[in-house]
Amino acid sequence: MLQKESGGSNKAVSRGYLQGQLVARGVRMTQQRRAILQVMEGARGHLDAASILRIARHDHPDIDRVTVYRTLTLLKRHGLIDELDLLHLGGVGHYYEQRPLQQHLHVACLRCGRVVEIASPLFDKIKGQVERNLAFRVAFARVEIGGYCEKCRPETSG
Amino acid sequence: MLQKESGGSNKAVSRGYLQGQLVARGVRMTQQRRAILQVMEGARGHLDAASILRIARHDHPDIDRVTVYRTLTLLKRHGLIDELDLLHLGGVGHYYEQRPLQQHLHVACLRCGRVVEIASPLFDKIKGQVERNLAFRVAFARVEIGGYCEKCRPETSG
DNA sequence: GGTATAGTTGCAACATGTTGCAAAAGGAGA
DNA sequence: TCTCCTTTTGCAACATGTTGCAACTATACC
Repeated sequence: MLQKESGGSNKAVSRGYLQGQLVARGVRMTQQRRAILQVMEGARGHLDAASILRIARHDHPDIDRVTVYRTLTLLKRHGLIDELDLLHLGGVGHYYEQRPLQQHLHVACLRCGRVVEIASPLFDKIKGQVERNLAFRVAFARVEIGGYCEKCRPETSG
Repeated sequence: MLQKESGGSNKAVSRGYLQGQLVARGVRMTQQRRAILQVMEGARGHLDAASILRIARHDHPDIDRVTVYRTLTLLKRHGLIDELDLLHLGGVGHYYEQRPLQQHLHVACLRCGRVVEIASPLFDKIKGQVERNLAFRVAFARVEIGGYCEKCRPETSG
């Protein structure tokens, strides 16, 4: 279906997945949104709102914090991105990532702060269990695990 | 003044689980902390920081927001409470609950806001899988699921 | 291309959470 | 009970996220 990177080279602006999705759903496209979506598309890893703002301003210097937050809310509402806390390792902020095809869970080291993503069939199993047991329609799920990676494991065994 | 859950009736101050845990670990006990811990002990359901502050002020009117946040951080660090976002249904705030014996996951309805807790053996399975696959020592895990409960399920089937 | 209009933006103000620092209070020992 | 030392508190300032509102702009229609 929709490709993440468009192969076409005849257009100055390659629309990108997120922009395409929003337009297809009748969402109005503005300069500011284009700049923000571009950032989300090009990102690898997890971005916080301040970083998104900073990068988006390369394209559109007058853009405001508020617009970033509102665009992120829009994308969340359409299920196109996921919002993470990453267990608040870095303070109060949140992080955002384009929703992947394969849902994954986030494992964060409490000491070094590294975040690893892994997919697990148990993820879907939990969702299924909730749907059955609670007669609940699951829209999305978030699994975040905190602990210590191999390098950072505390020496104290007790 | 200080009994909230009167276990026995001959003592004015029943220490409560959280306070006992902290004292046992050599943490200094202050008037402010006592007031906050009392609130956490007596709470059913999930409290946000503002509510904790408001209730704690009944006992100790001069207590500050900052002290509430710092005490919550202390309790988190000792693994005595868990911090939840509940998917930010109610805005930016966080929610806190005493860490239960049986870990559970939180299922929140995106329309009516009701939060249901359920325990699942899959919860522990996921933790085990992470420990094995990533050589990771899991300290805690958080599973939050958003969707629609039976009553709030959207009519639109598409 | 021009116009109407509904959705979007930026600003200001607010709400929630964090940090630095001087003053105050808890707890140990005498 | 008094003193000393360390931890904790409250304040102020800052960082992050949300909301109300007037001005602006993307799109539909002509």
